[in-house]
Amino acid sequence: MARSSDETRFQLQRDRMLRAAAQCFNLKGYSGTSLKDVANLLGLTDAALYYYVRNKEELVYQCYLRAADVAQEAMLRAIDDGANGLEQVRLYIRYHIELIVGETGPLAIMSEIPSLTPAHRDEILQRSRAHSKNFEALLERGIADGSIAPCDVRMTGNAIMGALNWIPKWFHGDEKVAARLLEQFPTILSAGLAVR
Amino acid sequence: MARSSDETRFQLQRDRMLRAAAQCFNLKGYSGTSLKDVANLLGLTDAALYYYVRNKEELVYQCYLRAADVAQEAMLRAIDDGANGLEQVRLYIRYHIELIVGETGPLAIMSEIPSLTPAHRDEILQRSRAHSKNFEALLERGIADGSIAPCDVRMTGNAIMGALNWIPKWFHGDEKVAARLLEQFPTILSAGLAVR
DNA sequence: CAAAAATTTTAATCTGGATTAAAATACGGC
DNA sequence: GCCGTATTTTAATCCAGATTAAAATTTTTG
Repeated sequence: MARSSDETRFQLQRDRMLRAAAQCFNLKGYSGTSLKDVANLLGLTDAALYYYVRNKEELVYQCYLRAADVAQEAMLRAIDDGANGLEQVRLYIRYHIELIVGETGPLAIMSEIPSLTPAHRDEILQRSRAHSKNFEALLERGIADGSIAPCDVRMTGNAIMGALNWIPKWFHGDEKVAARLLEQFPTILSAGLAVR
Repeated sequence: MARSSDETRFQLQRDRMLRAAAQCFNLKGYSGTSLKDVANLLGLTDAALYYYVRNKEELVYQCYLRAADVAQEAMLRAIDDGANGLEQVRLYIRYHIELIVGETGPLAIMSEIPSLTPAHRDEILQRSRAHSKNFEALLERGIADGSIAPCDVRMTGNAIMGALNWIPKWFHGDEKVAARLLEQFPTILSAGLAVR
């Protein structure tokens, strides 16, 4: 067993699988996509996927986990790079979209959490809520530092995150659209936040 | 056969069914919800649903059709009631949310169009696109009449509609939240549009 | 190159859930 | 209360797709 190089190979394939799965799930939903759909996208047989994952439920779970990791990374970078709340919000939106439309994508949108195992569901829900809280914290920071006008951070967060979460529903890899998305969305979604 | 009264009864039950189905679909997705899930919510047996619909696919189709009708109604009322583009946009958002959280709701979010029959898919896609175009037209009207600052109407439309479409994912009938949603969202989503 | 480990396929099984037909019940009109 | 229609249930059938075990193939290592 070749230590690090084998692990890399395994992990690479596994990652390809998760991206393929995310693409299918975003298109036809969890139960709507068969393992065969995912396998075909990889040029494999459905049974082969079981080498990488215990069962279908775990496949979604891993997809959601991956999406959560990536979103969190965007959040951390935004907090690092932004000078004030408003900038951090805008950067988070940008980084998040970059990850969706870029190499890491497609990311699974967490739209069928109820289908998960109780344990997995709890974990994903917790991370999801934590992420929302973090985003709301950015808004509050902005209000505190004067870069964002006072607002209902909960609802504002829901609105912005909703617009972001919906992207995979209509974006399907077109480069032109990706560029436009990246250029427009951060501005559009943060335009209403700034103090007048 | 009692003419109009029986038809009413039938249609009432049918409508209850569509709302129950929409609720299930929004929660667990199309393939993720069994007909039994929907039937249980109505206190019926799964087989009973076949009295109202030919098969499961038609159930989704009807749900989507209903959602399209309702959204269109919101659009028409907004166009009637708004004095300029910006007002019409704001009113559309408000009316749309009123319908989602009110008596007519829950409405199915059209997130699994690929699962439909080709014929049904085409019809729903066409209506969906038409609706998007109508919304973009509101934005253009606003830009023309000076109430909305120039912007990429396509992307702006995607952002706003995304935020709206995502609502059923996190709103689950809480009255308090409904009120807050109704009060905040129209403002939040149109805050960035007005000319400075 | 040969052996061992890693990866994938083949070929079954198993199951949930869609679908259907026939039977049972509810319900309005008379 | 009785009849005919509307609605629902019961009791099968049927199938796609998940899952598994064993065999085949590919890759890695020495």
